[in-house]
Amino acid sequence: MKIATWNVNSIRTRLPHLQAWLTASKPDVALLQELKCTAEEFPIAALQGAGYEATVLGQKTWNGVAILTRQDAPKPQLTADHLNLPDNPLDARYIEGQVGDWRFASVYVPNGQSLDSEKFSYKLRFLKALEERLCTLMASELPVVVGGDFNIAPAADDVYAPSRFGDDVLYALPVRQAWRRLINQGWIDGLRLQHPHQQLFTWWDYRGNAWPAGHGCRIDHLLLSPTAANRLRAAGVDSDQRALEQPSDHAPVWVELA
DNA sequence: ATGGTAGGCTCCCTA
Repeated sequence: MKIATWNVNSIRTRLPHLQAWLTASKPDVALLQELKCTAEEFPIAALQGAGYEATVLGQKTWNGVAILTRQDAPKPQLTADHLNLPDNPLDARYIEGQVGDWRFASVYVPNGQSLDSEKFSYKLRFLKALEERLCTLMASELPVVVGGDFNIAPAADDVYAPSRFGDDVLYALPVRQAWRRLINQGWIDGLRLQHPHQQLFTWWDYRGNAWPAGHGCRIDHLLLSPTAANRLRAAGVDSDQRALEQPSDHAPVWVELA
């Protein structure tokens, strides 16, 4: 079973790449972020043509998350479409569904903009609400995969120049501490477990020639519950997606589970 | 230290 996560940065703009990637990569489950469209605008027919069904949480202009599953598999039963955040429940940033014994979630954590901004405190509040939801999922003892754009580079190996990232919203101490609180619940970082020493990036800024310069960060993750992690056989990043014309600034990340 | 590009949408915001 292959599970992937990909921040597509507009599913309508990225549709040709997404279709080709689904056909070539054949994930059983694809967790998508930054759809930037409503559920009505979601290009469902094109994805059905590629052999997939979609469970969509859309929003005009911003955010938007989805769970793609193969047409020959049952569609997920929706188990959550938001986190318990009293102040900003309208952002389409979290969707979760059950397929058989398995639970899958697609999450798009706020970027945070800058450390002194209101958006950064929102990011920390969102991560707190995510921590609470993941605690419930961990206690369920189900096999769970939580994938998404966490907007967190967990460690120095996960940014191209750690000395420049001390007060970056992707790497600042409170953000790495929030990551640590998730991991300490017992979640396994699938890509890092499979590649303990290799520097692997999943996002390269559109600005500043970041892709050709190799200036990336690892901010997209697949968190595995213990029973899911026991089945981990392979993991990787489809970084060739970032080299295409009109790419997303993120590359797909995947795990293969026995 | 600053600004760079992309996407969606509207004279600008988010990333």
